[in-house]
Amino acid sequence: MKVKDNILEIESGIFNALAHPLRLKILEKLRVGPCCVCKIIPFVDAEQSNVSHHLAILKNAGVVRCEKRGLEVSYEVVDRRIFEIIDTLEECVAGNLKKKSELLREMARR
Amino acid sequence: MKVKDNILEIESGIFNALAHPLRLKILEKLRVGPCCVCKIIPFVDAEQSNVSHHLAILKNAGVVRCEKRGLEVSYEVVDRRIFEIIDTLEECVAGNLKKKSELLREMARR
DNA sequence: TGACAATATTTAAATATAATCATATACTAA
DNA sequence: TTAGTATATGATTATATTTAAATATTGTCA
Repeated sequence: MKVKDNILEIESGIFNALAHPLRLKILEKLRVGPCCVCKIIPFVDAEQSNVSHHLAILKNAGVVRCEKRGLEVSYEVVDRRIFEIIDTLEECVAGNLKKKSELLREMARR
Repeated sequence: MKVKDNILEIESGIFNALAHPLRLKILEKLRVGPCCVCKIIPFVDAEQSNVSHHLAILKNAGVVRCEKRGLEVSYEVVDRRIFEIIDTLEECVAGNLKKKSELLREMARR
């Protein structure tokens, strides 16, 4: 079971990298394609050093990679399936919220 | 942007619930169907109180729900799409590891 | 009722994470 | 070479998470 456990470690590490609103927002920006840090910062509206820290977390988890171009650094997603993951979760959330709100409406009607 | 930000909060919360090897292992056990805590504990091989804690985290995130049946409590996954998410991530990890190992072999050959 | 079994909760200690500020690096252009 | 710009890193503080041990809760059965 050792190998399987190692995989669980790696997987949970990646989920951990996704487990922050700011990092999800960064990925949202990277969805359309590679993007320079200088454009990510205003998009997510956070401190430069904070954004840099979160980018490092995504990079260490292997979710994004970066490339220097002169002064600027461009980040991009390593594997676009990460967006499938995010989108599926979003569907789940939307579905469950919908179910819950219907339930609440149902209860309110009585 | 407020609504979108709220969704990011909820989503990152769920990713956070998935961001622990023990919790992924618990979900692995729940993949085949509802399962009693007393069977989860030996499967994941951890302290009872620890397992209980992690089950509570999964429950608070809305990933699992539980039902009491006498002394025992049975847990099950709320939305099976959670397994799509885990499986897609597993493919990514496997793919990237494969790519990396090929790269290493390539480098070693020279 | 009382003893036991399954699970949850509380607590404390160790560790990890997040945000911010200050500083460092790496590159560019004058 | 110096000044300036984009980004990264390090240190610090506040907060959250993990684990384990002890205890509480809830249901069962003799």
